[in-house]
Order: sequence, then structure tokens, then C-alpha cells
Amino acid sequence: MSPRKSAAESRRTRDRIIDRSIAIASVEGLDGLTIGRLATDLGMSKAGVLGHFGTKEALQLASLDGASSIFSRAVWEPAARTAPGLARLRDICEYWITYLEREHGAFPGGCFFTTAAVEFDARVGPIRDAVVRRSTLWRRRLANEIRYAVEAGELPPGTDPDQLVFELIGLYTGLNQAIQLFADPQAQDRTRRALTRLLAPAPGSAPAPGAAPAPEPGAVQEPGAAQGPGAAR
Amino acid sequence: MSPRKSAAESRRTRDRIIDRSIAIASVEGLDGLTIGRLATDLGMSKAGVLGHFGTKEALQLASLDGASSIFSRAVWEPAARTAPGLARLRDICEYWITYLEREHGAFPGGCFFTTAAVEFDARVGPIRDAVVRRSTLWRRRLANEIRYAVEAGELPPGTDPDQLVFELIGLYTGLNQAIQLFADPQAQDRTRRALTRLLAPAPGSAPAPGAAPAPEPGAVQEPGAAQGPGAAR
DNA sequence: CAATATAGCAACCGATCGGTCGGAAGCTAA
DNA sequence: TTAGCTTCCGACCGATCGGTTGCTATATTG
Repeated sequence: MSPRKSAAESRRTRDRIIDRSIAIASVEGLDGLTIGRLATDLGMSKAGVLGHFGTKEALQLASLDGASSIFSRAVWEPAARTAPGLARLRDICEYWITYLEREHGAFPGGCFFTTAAVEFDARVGPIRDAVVRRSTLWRRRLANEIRYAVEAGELPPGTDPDQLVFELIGLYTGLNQAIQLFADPQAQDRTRRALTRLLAPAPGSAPAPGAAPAPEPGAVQEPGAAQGPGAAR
Repeated sequence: MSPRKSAAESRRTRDRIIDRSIAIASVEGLDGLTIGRLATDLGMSKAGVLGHFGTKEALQLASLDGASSIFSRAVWEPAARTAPGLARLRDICEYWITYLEREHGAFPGGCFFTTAAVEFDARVGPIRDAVVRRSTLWRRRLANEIRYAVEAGELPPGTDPDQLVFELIGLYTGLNQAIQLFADPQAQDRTRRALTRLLAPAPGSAPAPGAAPAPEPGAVQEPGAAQGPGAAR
């Protein structure tokens, strides 16, 4: 009806498309996303939508990019202000929990990357590659943070960063499932409880309080801090 | 070309359809599965395929049922022969690892239920309900086994079964991702290493060897068994 | 103001989607 | 042998898929 054309206006439209695309894809999957549905939701024509990207695959990749920014802004950036090491690692984990909460509203259908990873983990092509790349970057960032914490003596010596990353990824994938599939109100607490064990400080290091947004005070059992000296990570 | 019709023959055809359907859906998702593709793969007509189920949704539900049997046969049934408690729990976990291995060939695209759970975790309808139901049954079965082990004194008293289930589910979801998305050859070992910590026996109980298919002998670090007395799972 | 570039639309393309229908082929029961 | 039931096929349905093609209307550039 009313073709706008300024460069700035065009970019805003593009962003609107990507935002909506992310919302749809987080529920229906990147493949379940259709141009027609997207156009209807936005009150545009299919050609108008597709004109910004050329192909559906390009749109999917752009959505992945946009989702990546959202994740980064919600989890990494706020934690990046904290000093590196265990403190920052704990911040990351706490922001990560918040990011996955339904109320956070980043993605109506749960973590976009979990969905995309499972959706494309058995296929080949540019989208799978992009998912693998982003996921690898995140794993690497986590591993670096862990390595730093170990070298600083905040985590037990002998801790295997990749092993800890492996367990963290699993933990958060499980958290996402508990929230989305079961709407489990205890999921966050369970995650924090697992974290106090996974991220228990090295025996000799500083008592470790402060820093992180408090890993819950008045919980049940679980001594948490104190742990057998040899029980690495 | 050649319509067969005996009741037994019909059932065999139905099973063939479901088998193929499971294979496709584990890669493309239950939604990505199409009648046309299925018919082509099986050398049948679309009507011939759909005639056995009526609707695509019924076919999807039947596939979920079939996948459930495969999982049960691969993980639960072999472990059910072991005496209940920690020993059986360890068996379950070991068979569960085998089941997820690419070479196992149960599902070419990785665990059918992980895929289905993520695919439908943000939707409503009979399929999501079925996924939730099956997943809940499995969680309950695990929790029961854990509860038994705790009461038998094989796991530390104060262990929260649901918490341990939560962490196990996450661990195996992570394993599935590591295998499918990263083809990580160390994923199985990492899972076993995490398991030795999660399923560490209660301090006072029997030394716990034997029983399970050996949770790896000559590994690196990680004392494993010994753990602070208070550090409940 | 004129020329160019582009955002967006309506209409359309072939392909495929889930699903229906009538009939052909063969099993089973009377 | 015949009647009825079931399996399966080929052809077809309307809807939707991703994508293309002119075209209009505006913004920008000169």
C-alpha cells in the first residue's frame, strides 16, 4: 500500500522481519518458519519480505545472527563487566538462567540455539555449519573462562575445562527442556544447585562469596562449599 | 502394482512404514516428515501409506510409539535384568550411552525423543502431550530407581531423586548433542566421568565395583569414588 | 527538476503439502 | 463359487510452499 524507501526505514523493516522471524522460528523451528506466515504477521507481501534477503536460507542465517546478538546481550555482555575468572563464570551462569526464563521473553519458544542445534544436528549445509560455528565459539569462551579460573587458583587444579564445559552445556540444555516442556518452577533452583557443585571453588582459594548475584541463600540440604579435598571439579 | 492383503502382511507393511518414518523423523523432525517422501522411500503410494493411519498426526503418534519401544528395548529391558538399585542405575546409564552412539543405528538422526521434545516443547496438541507423557514416565522410572538406591544405602542419604534425574537428563541431552552436532569422540568418556561423580556411592556402602560395565579404568585425574562425606550428590 | 535507485506490492509460477475417492486385486468366510 | 472385506494404487483436490516478474511510488542523487 505505502512503499517507504529511505535507507534508514529499510533497515528498520529488515530488523522487524528478523525479530518476527526469530520469534516464529523459536517456536516452529527454523524450517517451520515460512515466508507466507512471516509476511502475514508483518502485514507485508511475501515479495516484500523476501526482497530483503533473497532466499529463505539467507533469512534463516540472518535470524541466527540476530538471535546470536540477543544471546550475547543477555548473557555475555553483562557478565563481561565482571573481572575474569570464577566470579565472571558465576555471573555468566546466572545471566544464562535468566535468559532462559520464560518471562525473559527473548525467545517465546525457548532458546533459539538449542532448537536450531537439535533441528539441524543431523543435516548438512550452511545452517548447520553456522549453528556449529556459533556453538563452538560459545564453548570456547566458556573454556577460556574456566581455564583462567583454574590458573588463578579459583577452581581446583586438574580441572579439565572441556569436561566442565560439556557438563555446563548439558545442564543448560536440561534447564531449557525443564522450562519449556515441563514448566518446572524448580528448574532454576535445580540448576543453581548443580552449579554450586560444578563451580565449587578450590579448597585453598578465597571463600568466594560476594561477586556473583548470590547463588541462593536459604536453600535446603546441600552443604555446597565444603567438599572433599581430592574431589576435583 | 501387487496389492497384498493378508492380515499378517498388512501388519508387516505397517511396521515397515513406522520404521522408515522413525528414521526420517529422527533427521528431519516429526514435522519435517512428509507422506510423499515416506511413500517414495517405501515404493508405495501416498494413499497406501496414509491408509494405515488415517492422518499424518496418527502416523506421528504411532512413530513415537515405535521409537518408545526401541528405546525401551535398548536401555530399559537389558538393565531390568540387573538387581534394582545403584547397580541397575549404572547399567541403565551405560546402555543409555550405547543407545545414543551413532553406530547403534537406532535413530540415524540422534535420539528421537530429544528431537521430538525440542520440536514440540513450545506447541500444544496431542503430539506434545504424548512426548511429555513418555518423558515423564522415563523420569519417574529413573527417580524410582534412585529412591531405591538411596533407601538401600547405596547412594548418600539426603540425595534428592528429582534433582539427580534433572542432572541426568541434562547430561544425556548434552551427550546427544556432542555426538550429533560435534561428532565428539570423547563424549562418551566425558559422560562416564560425570556419571562417576553423580552416581558416587554412599561413603559407608559397599565399595561398589563389579556390577556395572566398568566405568572406565585407566583415566586421567578425577579421584571419583572418594568424596567429602557431607557433599550429598 | 530530472534521472536513478529501491522498497514494496499484486499476481503468478511449478512443486509439494495433507488428504480424498473410486476402483482393482486378492484374501477370507459362507 | 461367490460375496464381502481389506490393501493398495492412480488420479485428483484445494492450500501452501519458496521464489519470480513486472510495476508503482517514493527517496536520493545529480
